[in-house]
Amino acid sequence: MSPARDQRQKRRCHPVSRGLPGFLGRRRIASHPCVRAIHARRPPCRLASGRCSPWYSTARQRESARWPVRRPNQVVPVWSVSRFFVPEWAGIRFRADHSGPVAGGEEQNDCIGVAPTLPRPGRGRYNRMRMTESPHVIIADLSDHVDSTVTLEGWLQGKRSGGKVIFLHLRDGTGECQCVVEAGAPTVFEAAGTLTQESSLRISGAIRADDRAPGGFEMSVTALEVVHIAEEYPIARKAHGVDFLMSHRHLWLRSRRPGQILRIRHTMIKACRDFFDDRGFTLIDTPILTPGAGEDTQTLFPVDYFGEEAFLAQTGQLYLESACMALRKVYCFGPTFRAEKSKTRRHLTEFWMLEPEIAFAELDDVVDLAEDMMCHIVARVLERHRADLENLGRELAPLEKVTAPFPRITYSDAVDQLRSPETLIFLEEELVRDRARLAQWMAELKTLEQQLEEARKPWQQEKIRAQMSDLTEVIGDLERDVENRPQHIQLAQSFEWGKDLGGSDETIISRQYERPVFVTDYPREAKAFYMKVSPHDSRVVRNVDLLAPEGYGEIIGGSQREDDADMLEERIKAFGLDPADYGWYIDLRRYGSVPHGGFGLGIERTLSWICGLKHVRETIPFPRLMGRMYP
RNA sequence: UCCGGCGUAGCUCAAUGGUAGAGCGGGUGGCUGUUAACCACUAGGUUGUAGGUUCGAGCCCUACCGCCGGAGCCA
Repeated sequence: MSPARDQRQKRRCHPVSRGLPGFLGRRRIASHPCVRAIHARRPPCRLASGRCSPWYSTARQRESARWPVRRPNQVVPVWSVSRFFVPEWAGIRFRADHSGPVAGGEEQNDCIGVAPTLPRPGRGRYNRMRMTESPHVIIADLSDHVDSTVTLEGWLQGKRSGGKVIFLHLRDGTGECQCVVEAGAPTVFEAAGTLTQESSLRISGAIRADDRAPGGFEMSVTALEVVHIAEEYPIARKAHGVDFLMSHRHLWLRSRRPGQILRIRHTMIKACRDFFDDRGFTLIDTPILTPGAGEDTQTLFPVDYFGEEAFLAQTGQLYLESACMALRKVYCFGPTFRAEKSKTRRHLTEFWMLEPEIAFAELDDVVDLAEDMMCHIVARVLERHRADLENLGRELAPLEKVTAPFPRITYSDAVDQLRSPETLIFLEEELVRDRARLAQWMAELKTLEQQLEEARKPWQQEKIRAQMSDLTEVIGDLERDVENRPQHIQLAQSFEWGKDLGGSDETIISRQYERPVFVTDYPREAKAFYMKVSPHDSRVVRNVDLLAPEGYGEIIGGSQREDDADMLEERIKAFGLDPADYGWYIDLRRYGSVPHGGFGLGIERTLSWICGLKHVRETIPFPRLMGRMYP
């Protein structure tokens, strides 16, 4: 490309930033309905009725608009606006006779080339947002742009080439799109050939529906701008070990699976917050740095606080109780820190917890709240992420059963159940079923072995080996499980009232129900000092745990709190703590004490269950585990 | 803290105590419809570290380091 032509293009692309009259009219640009509609392209807008282009939806939402902005490639009647008031990156071109703008790029190919270096960082928004003449769209909205020419921005996920054709697999954070470059356009073809995995680019061309393309749409590329050529990318398009991937978590996030999980995480958290916001709760941010309260400091992370010892918060609950006496219904949502030396698939040292707390409430109210909330978030995730869940290999049927009412049993019921002959029969039958399943999987493994022998191509063998190693792992898990089962059954049958429920006991109980199950009224010794001693049975406290189905264990822990000052003080002493450390907390029971309670929901464990994951570390962008702080 | 498993090429994994290999990824060349494309060629190694046994150790023994899983504890 000649320097002179390059200059001409710059001029065409940046009319505003170069100080032309449009720049002076910036405010007018911003308020112009036409431009507001254009701005609306980020973030993408979707109407509840389905996918729609931001261009289109904005116009529809403003029915009385005097400035209807329709789809690209349509002539838009705009009269009293000067050509300089609309930035050209918006994709709106003006007719030479100033009769009005023409949306969309009719002359697509005259402004695009291969940028030899990174784009110069610009000062204004018009400089930063470039600048090709076709409208910039996101892949998620492609179905609205079939047969029109658009520009996509993204990263190269993969590349395949025939001699005279290159397939670029583009990812833009909203979806994936195959882009076809043909040798007919030599500059673009050559540039496409240099692209490495994860190189960033802007790419323009016509969108076509094509059954051969993954996702159903593909782009016939007419222009390509290389933003950055990536160095050799460590995460190849093949199976990797989890440890390797975790060490490259900062890059792994770009892959499909982490992306899906993190989007579900977002939906779930938003659903939680919407749930409480819609019910009149106030968000209270509780402190993360907390004084050493004489509590068991073994599971707390110490911090040097100007020479004094402080700790990272394990819960916001005590502070939340204070706020709940002020605002009645409150919740907090934030990170909590536990220095437990647990290296299991259910543990993180830093995880996120959602804790509501309500005044004038007894245990039943807390349980009702938890039940409503769980139904709400599971329904929301199912509504928005069916495809994602299926891609993750999650069976949907168990999630669809998550509807109120959940079974509610007391700890004593649970103990009886664990020891009952019915449970023994149930467990033994289950053991038989699992053994059968094991045999079935072994047979599958045999089949795969045969396929491996028959497979000629090395990569097919590789694929089959990967499947086999997956299956071997699953079989190993089940084998261990089946092996331990008799011991678990033994443990359950000889369970003594008074102990806390162990992991295997929880699993046994939750397996007997299709829905999450509430277990209430645990022995007081097994639970925290702040839980209210039951008025009906002084051996137990008014607490509740929610056990997720399918063996995922406890995802909610909550209680009605002790509201009597003397009783609370007594309990603090009984736990070997110093009431002086809890002065302000006991105060809450001195000034208008009311029955109140709440619970804590572990975001990662819940998400792990909803997504059907084996390990919680996949549910958080950058997991903190015992022995892992990087990246 | 305790118990078990694993450390081999950038990645995933092979290799009876006897010449360290394959696939993917990288590089070069070929191919106009690929779906983790394919075909050919090519570069790539102090087998986690330190000792020991042996004519000979990736393989056996000891210690250490790292990772994974489980128990306890927890959401």
